[in-house]
Amino acid sequence: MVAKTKPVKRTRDLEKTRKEILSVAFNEVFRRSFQGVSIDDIVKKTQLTKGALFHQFPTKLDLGYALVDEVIQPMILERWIDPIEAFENPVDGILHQIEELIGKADPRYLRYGCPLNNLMQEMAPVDAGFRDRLQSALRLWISGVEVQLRRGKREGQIKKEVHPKDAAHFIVMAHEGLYGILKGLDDPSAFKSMYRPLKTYLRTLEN
Amino acid sequence: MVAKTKPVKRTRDLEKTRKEILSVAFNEVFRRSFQGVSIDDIVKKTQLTKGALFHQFPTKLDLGYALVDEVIQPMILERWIDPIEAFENPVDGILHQIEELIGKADPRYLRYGCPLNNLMQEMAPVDAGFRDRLQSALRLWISGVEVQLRRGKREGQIKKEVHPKDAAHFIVMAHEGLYGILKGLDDPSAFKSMYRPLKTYLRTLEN
DNA sequence: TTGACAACATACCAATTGGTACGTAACGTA
DNA sequence: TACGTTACGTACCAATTGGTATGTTGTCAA
Repeated sequence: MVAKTKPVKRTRDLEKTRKEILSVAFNEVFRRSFQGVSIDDIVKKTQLTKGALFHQFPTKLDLGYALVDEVIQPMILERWIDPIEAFENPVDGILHQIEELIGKADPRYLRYGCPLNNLMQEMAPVDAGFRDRLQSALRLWISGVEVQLRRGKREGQIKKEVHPKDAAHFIVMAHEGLYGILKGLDDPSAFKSMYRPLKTYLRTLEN
Repeated sequence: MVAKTKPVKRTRDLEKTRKEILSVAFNEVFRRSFQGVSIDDIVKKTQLTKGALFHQFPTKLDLGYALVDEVIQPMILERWIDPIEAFENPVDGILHQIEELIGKADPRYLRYGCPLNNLMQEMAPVDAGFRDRLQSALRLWISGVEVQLRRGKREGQIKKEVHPKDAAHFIVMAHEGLYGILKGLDDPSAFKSMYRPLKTYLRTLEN
């Protein structure tokens, strides 16, 4: 017998329950992919029931969309864009964040890859709603990096010849590539192998 | 009424049938992911029935494993490793293949990403059998590039200071990153944005 | 205090899932 | 040409899927 601790929910807070569902759904989808997770799986890991979930999200797809808009997109800003502003030299910021968030990350966590990349590779060709939302999240990331590089140019940290748009695309590409290879490889030394050439490249952008 | 052209199969050729199933399964999985495709979906697109499929592949997972071993792995060799040998300078070969197979590829095809990367991002954390096979396919790719870079060093095309293992990791990472971003972005100019910096980096490896 | 509405819980459902049991017939061998 | 093997076809199945219809009860305005 499994301990059934379901009817404990007494308080009724729409936003709080929404966040609880999104939190559980994010973790499950992060670990087992969107199509690999069922609504029942998510409900089981919650203190709620199916009724609560479908009250907030009319369909499973709507839940997936909310995952992109309300969890993943803010996470990109918080982890990869905003922290860079604190660095005088954006390249320093980018390298620092990669070291902190990927290099020093728990391998058990890294095995699940990048939340954005996971959903993008799985759902972009399958569903247009996902495609649009994942696309704008990705564009947000790229343009955020581009803005930081422009600032670096303006303030003299980055070379005049650098093409911010190209470099931003390449940098985000490297992030997703890093996550992807580390996910598939299960090799602790792989990060350094990829980080060294990436660092070399990024340093060529500096004055 | 849908035209039912099922009982046309008269010849009995185990290997031929296997290849037909693998071919259909590869295309379906490539377009809609492994978990997004059902056995019935695959059977429908075949001239065969469920009995034939389960005669060859005891489970759906076995079919997926065969996809990695018998379709994707040979494809990596054929597209990304073997062609490079024809070039005196491996960097020329790598750039040429990227231009041909990604730069000049039909956007409608690119939207489905990289077959290896797709399965890796989706199935590596979910199933150990997938993880092992995808890992060896990825290692094959990386070590194949590494071998070519070593040859380039030996024959004087590549700088002495280049670390072949690091560079090989970085190059394959860039491939998967390229595929991944192009899949999510749906922007024709994105390839050039990423290709230019990648080319710049690769040229720094040359003498 | 009360009533009404919204935030949940419960009990269901048709369709789809991977898989199986068993039948049939094409093929090599004797 | 008879025969056994096995490559396939057919008909089914229990479990799971996303989703719904209908309760029940917390919460807040009046």
